[in-house]
Amino acid sequence: MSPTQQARAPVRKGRRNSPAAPPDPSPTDVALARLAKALGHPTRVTIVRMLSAQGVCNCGDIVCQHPLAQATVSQHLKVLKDAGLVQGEIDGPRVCYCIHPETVKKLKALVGAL
Amino acid sequence: MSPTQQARAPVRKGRRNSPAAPPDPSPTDVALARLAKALGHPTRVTIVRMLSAQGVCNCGDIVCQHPLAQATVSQHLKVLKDAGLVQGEIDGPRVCYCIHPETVKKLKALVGAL
DNA sequence: CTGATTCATCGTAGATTGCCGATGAACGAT
DNA sequence: ATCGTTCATCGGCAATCTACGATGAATCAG
Repeated sequence: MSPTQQARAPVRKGRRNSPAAPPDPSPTDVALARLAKALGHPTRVTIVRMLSAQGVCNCGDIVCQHPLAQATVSQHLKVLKDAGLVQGEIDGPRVCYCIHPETVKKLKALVGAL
Repeated sequence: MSPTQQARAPVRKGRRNSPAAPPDPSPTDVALARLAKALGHPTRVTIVRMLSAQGVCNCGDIVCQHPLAQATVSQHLKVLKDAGLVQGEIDGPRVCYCIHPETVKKLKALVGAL
């Protein structure tokens, strides 16, 4: 297409005046990216799968299943929790983690729609 | 302190002698993490969805749809290509990108199995 | 109350990511 | 052969991620 009008957008970067504005990642895309990013580490995938299989685990159980320090596992759990993929419930001195089914369902729907 | 016996695993970090060894992210988990990581950015999700909807796009088309520099879009495409989610075919002076259906299928299966 | 256990958070070092402009390589057209 | 177009790659900078030890908060047992 020869751009007979609008002289020549120099690099079309600032997307200032394009007649058809670039969509800018839709909320749906942002949501999927967010969930995918949370799953974007092998340890976190393993944790999710483990919770999916066993239903409920406390943090110590999860640490035992990984060659990582407790602080590191706790960080990964925080990432998964912030993304809404897992939820933690305080149970005495420990914390019981389990899958957040709705979010996982949403993830499956978003990926399925690709 | 006699280090002859293991007295008490200090932090259970090195996972040295646990009777049931920690699984260490399975290949399946690594594969899913890899794909998820590639999708872990809104721009890349948008690109995948765009290719999914339009079938084939060249790089310029994709750049026009985003408020990003050409170099940046090219980088994102490289990430998606390295993950196997898209494939590019040279067509004269341009490159036609399209979805790699098998990999997307695999992704759906892996996510569905969560 | 004291001490032990469990987990989250802080601070930090090193690697990776995201973005850009600039440059290079490949191709079609003149 | 030379030019313009299209895309990939390089170099660099700021921000984020991953991992760790150390420390703090909460709870239970004695």
